[in-house]
Amino acid sequence: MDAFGGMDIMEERYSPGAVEPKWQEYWKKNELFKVAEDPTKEKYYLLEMFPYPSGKIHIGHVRNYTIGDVVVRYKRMKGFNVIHPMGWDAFGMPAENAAIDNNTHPAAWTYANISAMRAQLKKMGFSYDWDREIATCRPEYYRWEQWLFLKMLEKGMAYRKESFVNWCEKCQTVLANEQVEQDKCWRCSQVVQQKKLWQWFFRITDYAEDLLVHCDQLPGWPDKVTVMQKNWIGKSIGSELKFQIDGVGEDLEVFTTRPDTIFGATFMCLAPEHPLVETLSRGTDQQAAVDAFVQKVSSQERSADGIEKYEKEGVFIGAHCINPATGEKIPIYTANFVLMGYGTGAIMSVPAGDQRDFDFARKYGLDIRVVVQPEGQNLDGATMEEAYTGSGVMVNSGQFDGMDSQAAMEVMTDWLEEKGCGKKAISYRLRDWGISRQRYWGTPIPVIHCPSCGVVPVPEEDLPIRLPEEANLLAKGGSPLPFLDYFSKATCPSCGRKDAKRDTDTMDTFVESSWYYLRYCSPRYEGGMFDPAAVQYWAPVDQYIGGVEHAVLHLLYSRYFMRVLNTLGLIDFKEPFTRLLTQGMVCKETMTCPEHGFLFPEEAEKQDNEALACTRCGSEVEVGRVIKMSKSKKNVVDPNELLERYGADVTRLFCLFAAPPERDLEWSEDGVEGSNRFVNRVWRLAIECMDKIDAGAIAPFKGAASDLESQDAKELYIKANQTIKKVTDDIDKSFHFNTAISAVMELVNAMYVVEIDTADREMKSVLLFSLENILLLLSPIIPHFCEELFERMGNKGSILEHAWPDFRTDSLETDEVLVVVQVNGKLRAKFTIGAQVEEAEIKEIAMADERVQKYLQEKPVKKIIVIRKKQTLVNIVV
RNA sequence: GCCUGGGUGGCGGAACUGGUAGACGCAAGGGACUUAAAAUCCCUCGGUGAUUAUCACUGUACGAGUUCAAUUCUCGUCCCAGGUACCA
Repeated sequence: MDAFGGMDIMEERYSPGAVEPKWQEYWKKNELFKVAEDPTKEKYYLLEMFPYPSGKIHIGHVRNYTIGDVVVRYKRMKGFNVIHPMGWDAFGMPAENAAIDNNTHPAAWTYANISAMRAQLKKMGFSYDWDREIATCRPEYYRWEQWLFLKMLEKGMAYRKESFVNWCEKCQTVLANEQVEQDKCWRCSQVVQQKKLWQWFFRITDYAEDLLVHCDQLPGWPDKVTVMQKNWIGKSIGSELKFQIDGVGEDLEVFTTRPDTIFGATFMCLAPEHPLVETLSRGTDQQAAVDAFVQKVSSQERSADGIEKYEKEGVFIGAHCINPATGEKIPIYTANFVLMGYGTGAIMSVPAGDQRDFDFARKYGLDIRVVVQPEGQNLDGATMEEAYTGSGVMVNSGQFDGMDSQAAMEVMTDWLEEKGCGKKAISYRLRDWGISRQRYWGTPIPVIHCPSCGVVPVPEEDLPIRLPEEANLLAKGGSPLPFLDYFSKATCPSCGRKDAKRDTDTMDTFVESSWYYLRYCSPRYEGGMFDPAAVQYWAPVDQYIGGVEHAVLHLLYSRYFMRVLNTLGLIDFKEPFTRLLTQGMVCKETMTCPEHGFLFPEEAEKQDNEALACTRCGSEVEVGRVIKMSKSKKNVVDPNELLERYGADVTRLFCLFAAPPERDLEWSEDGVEGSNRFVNRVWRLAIECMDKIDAGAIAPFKGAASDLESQDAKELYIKANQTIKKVTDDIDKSFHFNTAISAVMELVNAMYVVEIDTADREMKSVLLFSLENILLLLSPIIPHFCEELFERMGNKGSILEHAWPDFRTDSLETDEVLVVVQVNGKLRAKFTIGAQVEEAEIKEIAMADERVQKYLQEKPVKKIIVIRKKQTLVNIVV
């Protein structure tokens, strides 16, 4: 209320501060988002990737969850029983980093963040069933993950092997790849070493073929994601070949996709971790060189990304093997570009046919022998400049000379098999999933190590193995678990020995996110991971929405987990997510000060000359590239500020309007202002309509366009029907909310042209129809706003319980169509004509057009093409 | 490096299976209303040129090609982003 008469002034603008809490309260009080299994209704499970509780909701979350909320509200109005849960991916490294940096505890930090973020999400008006909320760091959740681990262990789906971790000697701790910066520890700059540890793995490779095959049976997924997954699995068909080691009664096994090039194999390469590297070099004069090389490589990153950073190098290990095709003795090397985890950890090197081998051979002066000659060329190993990897004619290959290399592949594989030194083989790039983390803030692995019995699973009735939440992290980031006697000391469940030791590693946090969506179906269930009846009804997820950065790992692990549960007989499906939408990132320009580096938006002040200056030192601020929003670059927008200034609906509207969901979104302050303007434009339109149209006497028009007498009313009515169709298609088929909103804007613009004061009864009735539908169509996008106006129009209850509008197919088109005329593909004339006019007549009118005539002149007409689709086009070719 | 996307006005984007390039919005400029400002409403708005109410040429990262017709399809090049197995 204010001095100018209160209500009237207030009515001129949408007031989110009053309206939004009112409807959030209404939804809560009437339990509109609470759902239960209902066999009489078709279910719809919509899920957005749950957030890591980093502290505050960021704009990326707002965007992700707004997209989901629109679809949920739309599907509800379409009559589905929609489940829409939310929870927290609450274990993970940032909690440990924050604990060290801010001298707090990971648990305290995490729980505080969860409360803060939950409050923010509630203010956004999202339609979550909060009764289903879960946090993965709660023992009620992770106990079932431990239970599953035991089942997998029992079935041989989980196993232990030695593998490498990044180790910082100074901090005495394991580092994530992200914590290694240029081979050095991010905290202390010590050079990172590779350390071998016994770790747990899940046998995802057992399902490699099944995961691969089903990539083609996910029509609801973007192709780019299934293609990335296929490439990640990386099936290759080739041969496993045995090379006899010279002077030793043992074979060296290699995997190759090019058995046809075996005559060109002039040396061998082993991964530095390959057991034969040490065995074979022992006692030779190469031993010292090999040891030094292996030591050197141990400080190099062994990730695929890392491996590319180093120059390809290697060292002769002092042993030879026999090429079974040529019978020649060839040297064995160990090289840093050979991965132990792929194939057999050893390769036969054919420098003429592989670029890496070629570079290596040139560097160490090894033989390059051409065995596949490209058509019409004559390559020479001594002079060629790069490897030839294509197919061609076989040369230098004994009895196979002159054959086509493609054909030789088959024949030579058989020949090698007959000789007993090879067989056909399939290899996958996919490796087993290492889940052991030498970290504190994660799910404890439920096994006990006994000096007598070895690895002993924790008995089921002892679950959960609780993470001691009161424990403090070590100063340099290490896990305290191995040093907590009360946690790590255990009695062997098998033999009763008192000096057994609990496993003090925790699980990769991707394990939690691989099955959380099943837990949502029965979040408080105590009899297992989930209530089978609930999962039977709700699962699988019908629509999953999240960032494209998860395209491979999270989504592949989830698909794997469903296969595990399926094999264990716990569920009857294999694919967790029927449809997938991968949204783009939210970006913003960065600002840098020469003195202070990256600046927050509020640290740059606009000066008189329009330039920006640093508020601290006055230096000129440089506006940099538009990149993904991140705290470290300080190019962030705080959703809280937006909520305060514009409210939830305007924030939601802008997120949807600025770009289609799958594209990156560039944040613009002015754009938000524009969304605010649109919302108020609709508000004024609605208030004016209600004010000037007697709703008691005039009802919204429901007939066919042809029943309307005035041309203006007819056109507006058709526009309204087209809008309903467009918005429905955009939401339902493509999730292109930006164009849906544009369509509504067009309708609103068309309504603004109408003079309501002088409008007749017919027009008023069409205006009411249009207005009512605008509110229904926008209600999933700006729900509080639409609820309020819908109520003011005299409707009872929530707009959510109203059905989604239908359009009339008989009222989508006017009876005039536009014809565009081209001469040689260039636009020369346009005219409108009755929709029923025959093609021959259209041609005639087009040819007769003055402007067309100008271009035709005396030239002979070769062809006239008439296209009658949405618009009519005539192209005259001369 | 490898895998996957993307590149359209001053800006975000639109153009559905090849058929009017620039819908809708932002910014900018002009006008109306107002004592004034804000708000609101209306108009103009890719570039170049001219005989400027009109018209021509040109234009979707760059270079070729297919086609009556290419932002859309094919090949090559450049730039940007995401993933690359311990960030989630």
